[in-house]
Amino acid sequence: MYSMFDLKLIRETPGFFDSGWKRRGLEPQTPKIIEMDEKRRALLTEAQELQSKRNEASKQVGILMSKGIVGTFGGGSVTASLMQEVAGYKDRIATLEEEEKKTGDELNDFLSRLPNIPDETVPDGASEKDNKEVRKIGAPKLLNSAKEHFDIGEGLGGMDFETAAKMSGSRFVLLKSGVARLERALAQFMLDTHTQEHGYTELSVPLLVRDEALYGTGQLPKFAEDLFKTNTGHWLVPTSEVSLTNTVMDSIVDIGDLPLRLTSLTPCFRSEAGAAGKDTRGMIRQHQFYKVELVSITEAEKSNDEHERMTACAENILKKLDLAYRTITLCTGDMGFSARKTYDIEVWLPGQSAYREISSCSNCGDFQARRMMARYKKEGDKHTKYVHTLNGSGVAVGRCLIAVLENYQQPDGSVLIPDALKPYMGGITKLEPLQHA
RNA sequence: GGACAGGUGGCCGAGUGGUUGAAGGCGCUAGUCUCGAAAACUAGAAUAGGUGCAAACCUAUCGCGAGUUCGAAUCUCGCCCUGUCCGCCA
Repeated sequence: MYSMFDLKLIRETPGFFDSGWKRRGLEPQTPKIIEMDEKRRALLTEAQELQSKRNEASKQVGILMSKGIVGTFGGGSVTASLMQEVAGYKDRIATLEEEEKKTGDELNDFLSRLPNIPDETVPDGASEKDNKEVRKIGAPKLLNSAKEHFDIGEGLGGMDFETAAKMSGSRFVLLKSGVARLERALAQFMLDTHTQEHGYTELSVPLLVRDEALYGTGQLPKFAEDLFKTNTGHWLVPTSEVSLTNTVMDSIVDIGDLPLRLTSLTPCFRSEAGAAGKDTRGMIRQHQFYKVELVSITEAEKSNDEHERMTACAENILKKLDLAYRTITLCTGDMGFSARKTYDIEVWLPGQSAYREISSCSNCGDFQARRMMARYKKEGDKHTKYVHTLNGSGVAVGRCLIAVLENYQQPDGSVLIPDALKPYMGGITKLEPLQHA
């Protein structure tokens, strides 16, 4: 409890935390934290002193009674007076404990809404404009009269927004025949690559999770409005990062099992509250989309290396598909709540003449591990340590489908199948447009 | 959904109102032995928090939360979870 940030460390080096939060645009938080923490500890100490007295007296009662010296109330015996002494502490202890708990809950709630401290290598900045490009791979395709994915998809008779809207409203799509198959092929290709070449273990995971899980990965308590909730109190996962990372919830992982590298293909559900009017056309921003997720659980000292490795695994998917992309480091103002450092991979979309996000790889450090009590113990070490958690898209299937359609579109409206996907397409090498009369 | 049975330390498992943080085993750490290892033996070791320079001491924790009691792992109530059987079902 009260562990989502190291309170001892906050007490000792409040400046470190405040400057970290300042880089995220927050006011100094430690004065309030320290005030609540001090109040709580004072109450705790007082309660513990009384408890100690109570326990001592109770123990004496036990000793006396075991010797057969049973006291009678009001009789003035030693036992009876001890019993009364203990009873006298009761109310006072209860009051103190109640206040201590209340203060602790307040502190806990306050802390649970504060974002992770950015890594020192993360560039400062207020918005995406301040993100820093790390590398640019492949030449962006410049096509004459390049079409956007929804025009291509509809031209192929494989993408139907209208029908999807009838049953589900906006931000849903219905894929058909060759395009549906292409989506499936992409997902299989990604999973196979990560499991067979990158050493990830494939998991098939729950998509409905409880509060605790989302609290652990950081979506709750602050971002409930971005999520869908069922009438049973479950939440639909916005990414299988939630399910994969929470596999180590409340556990002490055997160090020999680290690093854990997990992957899964799942639908992701997002309410997209606050994104009204953004990317309304096409399937860039949907309430439901498939994503292959990568999660790594590592020792504290190894998460930075793992972050680079994971990003390379995600990039490898795009390389194999021969898609141009660039990798950027998100600045402090653009990073997610739980992240210490994030690389975004943006794929080139000829139809939009722009790079668009297709993957986001984050090192969360011990931020999520503290929230979900995920630890490991090193041989010889006295204390357990929090694991480090990382997550990344490897990659977003829906957006990758868009990228393939736009990059492999032909002037006649057909779409070639990338070599890497051919083994998954059952002999189909090209998607042909509908013939209009 | 109905009926039972359970949830104890890193793991397994005993305990069923009183000096119990909790037997025993496995695993772990150190030592003895050994050329070395294994085995055996000896010792140590739960987690979190608080006070303290430290040694150390104190408090809490036996699924979670209330309650009974001078005192709860143990009794009562509620909740959550797991297992088994029945019903339903992809």
